[in-house]
Amino acid sequence: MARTTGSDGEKTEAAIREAALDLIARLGFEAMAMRQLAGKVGVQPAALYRYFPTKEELLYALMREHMENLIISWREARPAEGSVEEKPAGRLAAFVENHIRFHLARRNSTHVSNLELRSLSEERLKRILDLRSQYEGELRGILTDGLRDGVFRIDDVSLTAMAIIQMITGVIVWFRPELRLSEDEVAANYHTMTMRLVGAVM
Amino acid sequence: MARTTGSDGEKTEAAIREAALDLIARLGFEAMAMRQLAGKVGVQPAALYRYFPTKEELLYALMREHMENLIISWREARPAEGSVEEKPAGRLAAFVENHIRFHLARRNSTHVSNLELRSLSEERLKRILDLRSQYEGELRGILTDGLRDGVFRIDDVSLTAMAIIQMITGVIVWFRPELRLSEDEVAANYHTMTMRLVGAVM
DNA sequence: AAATTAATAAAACGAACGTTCAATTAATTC
DNA sequence: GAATTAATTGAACGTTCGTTTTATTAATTT
Repeated sequence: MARTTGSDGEKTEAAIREAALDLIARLGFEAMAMRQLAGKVGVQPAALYRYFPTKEELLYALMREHMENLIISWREARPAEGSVEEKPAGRLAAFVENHIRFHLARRNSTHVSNLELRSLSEERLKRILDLRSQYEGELRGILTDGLRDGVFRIDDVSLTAMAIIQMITGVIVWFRPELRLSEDEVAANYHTMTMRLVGAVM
Repeated sequence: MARTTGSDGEKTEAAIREAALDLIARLGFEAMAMRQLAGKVGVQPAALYRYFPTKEELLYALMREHMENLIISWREARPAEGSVEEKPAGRLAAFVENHIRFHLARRNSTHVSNLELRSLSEERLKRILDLRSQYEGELRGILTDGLRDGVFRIDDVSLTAMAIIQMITGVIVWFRPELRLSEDEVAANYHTMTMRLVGAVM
């Protein structure tokens, strides 16, 4: 056999990406075999190589997509200039809420992007870290502005930004949809904690 | 050749543990080859199996040691009963400081224990998570007592405990000894942020 | 309907993997 | 100093890995 009836490159690539995210999130990148991935997609191993030249490029593609989507998500969620919410406290609230919701909606993707950086080559790692730094820069900007306006109490902007990112990303480590708290409640809780953490009066 | 001059089981095992922590922290557990580990220790691959029956048991031993040391560390750092520091705010301060210093002193071990849980079998994973939950229970106890005494403002004790743990463990992700902040400054900073996070007046 | 392109299958490559086994030597015990 | 135990080597086992090559068929274009 060769090309199968109804086969479509776009659909196959999307299926590979989704299956890979699930397998890597569950087993880890190194532990996932290309044969296993092919089996889950319903295709022969060789077919994967039409879409991704190597296993590492597949990982890189998944991570880049995740980071780019995160940046886009914040760009769209960010309060409009001149609005009341555009002041530091409002921007921080929007940042935390967007971050929590984005990550809860993409658990697999988040696990992959956070846990598998070691499997990237030096150059590819650098590109992903650049995107990450770009995103974190948005938070640092918010904190800096709040400090300037005197509405936040912060000892060290960079350290605080890292602490907040770690704290709010950590939600995917413990949160399970079937648990007692809803997504809304969790987001509200993290928002409150973040505001207290930066010394903002709510 | 066979037994080598000056060979000593205890020293060899310690060397294996240390080399494994370094390799797993850098490459990941699945990516580390037993041959590679043996090479770093200066021994043939077969010798490793005298000390650890399988690769997974080696990982489990490393993680258990890490968690047990963490619990012991807190037991010894914990303020004495009846002392001024034994009140919730003092215990929380001691908890954060001990946690930060413990993890900064054991970067490799921390990376392994946080990133490689997926490679454990179900039963072994459960045992490690039990130890982890025992440690986190200490923090939940502190938060609960502070809430009862009215010195903390906390919406959800469990969620707050997870958030604090994630935040303070995250220090090893970005902290580099050669950077501008000293270990003391970092510990003090995390202490301040934690106190604000739980609404304590300092 | 012929020609071309896209998508896949089938089979195989060499390399690397975790692990085992038997033999051998150093250190310790009697 | 003989017997026993501890520590390790060297070689090998079968399996699995990422990847490549070639052939084949479906879909599209001309």
